[in-house]
Amino acid sequence: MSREAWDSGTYGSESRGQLHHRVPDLGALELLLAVARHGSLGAAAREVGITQPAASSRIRSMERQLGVALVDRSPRGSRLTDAGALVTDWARRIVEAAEAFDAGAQALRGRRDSRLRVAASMTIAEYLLPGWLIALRAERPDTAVSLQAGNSAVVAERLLGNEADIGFVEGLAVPDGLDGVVVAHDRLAVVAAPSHPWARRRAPLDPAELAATPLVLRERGSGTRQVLDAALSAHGGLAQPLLELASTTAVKAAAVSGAGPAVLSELAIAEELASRRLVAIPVRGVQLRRDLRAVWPAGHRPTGPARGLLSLTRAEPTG
Amino acid sequence: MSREAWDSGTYGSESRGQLHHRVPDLGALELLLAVARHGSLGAAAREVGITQPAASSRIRSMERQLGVALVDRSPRGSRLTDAGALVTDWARRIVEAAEAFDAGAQALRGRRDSRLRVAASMTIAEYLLPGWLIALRAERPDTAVSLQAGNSAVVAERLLGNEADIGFVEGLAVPDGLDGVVVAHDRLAVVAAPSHPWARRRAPLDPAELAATPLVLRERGSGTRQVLDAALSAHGGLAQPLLELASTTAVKAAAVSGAGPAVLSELAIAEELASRRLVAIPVRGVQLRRDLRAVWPAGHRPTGPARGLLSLTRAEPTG
DNA sequence: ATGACGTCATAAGCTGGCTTTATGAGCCGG
DNA sequence: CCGGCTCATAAAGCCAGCTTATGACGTCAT
Repeated sequence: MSREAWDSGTYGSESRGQLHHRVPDLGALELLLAVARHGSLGAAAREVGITQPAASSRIRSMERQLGVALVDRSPRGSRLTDAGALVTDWARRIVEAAEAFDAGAQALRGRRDSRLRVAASMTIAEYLLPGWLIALRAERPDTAVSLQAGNSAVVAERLLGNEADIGFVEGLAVPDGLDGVVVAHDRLAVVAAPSHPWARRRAPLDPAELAATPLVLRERGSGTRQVLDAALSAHGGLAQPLLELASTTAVKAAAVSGAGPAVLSELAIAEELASRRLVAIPVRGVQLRRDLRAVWPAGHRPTGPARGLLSLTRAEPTG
Repeated sequence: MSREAWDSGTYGSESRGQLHHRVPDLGALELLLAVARHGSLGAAAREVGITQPAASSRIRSMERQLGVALVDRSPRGSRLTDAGALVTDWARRIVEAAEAFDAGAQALRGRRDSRLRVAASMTIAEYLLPGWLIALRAERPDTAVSLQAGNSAVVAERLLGNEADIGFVEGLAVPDGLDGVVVAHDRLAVVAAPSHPWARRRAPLDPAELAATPLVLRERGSGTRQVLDAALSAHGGLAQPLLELASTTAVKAAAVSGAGPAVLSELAIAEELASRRLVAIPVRGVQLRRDLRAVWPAGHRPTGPARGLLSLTRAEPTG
């Protein structure tokens, strides 16, 4: 087959939506990663449980779809091309996100009969728990996990009613009747699009200035909004919001598109900061840090799988 | 349909590999996001270009696959359940990774006839460019982009031979014959698994101690290895590596699994830090920061799409 | 009340992609 | 020069998901 047969195409036209028409499916991406690992189509095929011709055809159609040669085939095996190595790394990102999805979904599905029942706040369940569960699975592959997401009160209720083995909450204090240990910190970051004037500042932002500026925020009552309110109450209180949106992602999208500065959990914006779609604005003299704690019924230190999960989240799980 | 009909299953058994058997495909995830946005199966179906029954069936089989109810159907529309909201957020992560994949792949496919030709170093092409291209596409949807990845010399050669319109390099200086501007910083971070003793340190690491410790590293000759070598030469030079691995990802995996401390670009580990699969170890008194620069032929300030891309990466593109 | 419009669900039939099996061709080392 | 590996090609089957057509249910306005 000649490379010239591929349609080069431009990408301006019809580039919106329909992602799955232009991105290979997960099975194909896993296969590609397996090829990268093994240096052989056949071996990769064996790993993912299909036959060699199927793998050959699948890689080939992926190359046709992307318009790029991904592997150099030789009678002695297959190596990634330069472009293939790049594509493989992007593919790995997708697969990792899929692993996190899977870990979360598996936990969510668990029923009462599961062995480890976790109750966690939204932020933790959403951003941190999937990663922890991937690690836990590596360590104790036979642990069945179930997950219940809710606010601190819900978490406490579950734990005290023996409906959960361990909980994770975000907040200023440990709820009554529970013991806990800080496992991470959720710092709220002031962010703006790189084009925003604040992105050019050298000096840290003044709390009063932050308080006086209309921001893109979650609706009143959300966890991050509460923390922000509390932190800025001493500096005149929060100004009227520029936009009030219902989800973290909506806030993120508004900030990225330049609507205005926003305040978001660092956990939610690691990716955007790394790729400079958002810029963090330093703020001085205001405590935007929130403790994330593992919690359990007072006196009942976690044992078994719960302890395993706890030790993954913290080096010294001394409660 | 009764919820009880779903097989609850445990996830310890057969949890390895075969991700695509347990994670819905991209089309289904996009559909779910559309449902979340519109609050209606029919509207979501219209958005993704399928019929309403197809959407209904697809969501239903996704719920069966995950074992969790995702949407509350009512004659007045469909809202996400609590679990559905969580799943949707995890799904969004996958879709975002897929968008980055797509942006990169589209650029890679471009041929000589493309309108904006970018030459970039591996790290930048891999971690930053996809995000920038997503933003660029939002701003100038009809720009066709092509991407060539290579080291600084390759980038310079492309630019000077008028085979690229703009380049991105990482390194200490701007190559001869080029002008450039710093667009970001790539800080090398010392990282270890949370279980590693270093993760418990309060005091920053001493450069000499870092230099004396066997680390998990990329092979000699890689960009990050060079920077590390240079930075530590004043402190006795790098110790014999604990492991020398061929790819960033392999290094990451080794570090996460506790093989030992590693040194990696911050860009590569944002996710692992956020989920605490890795912990960054502060180091004092050593410069592990590397400038990432946009570059162009001396005197020929970028214009048109190249300038558009440049302004996305930096607030003040004054070269 | 009742008809119009919205929602989602069900059923039947088709289509196309991916799979498997079977085979062939190229390269290498004993 | 044969046996081992590699990947490619061809033919046939299966299954998932699509579409079209229809129905049931709830809300709202007349």
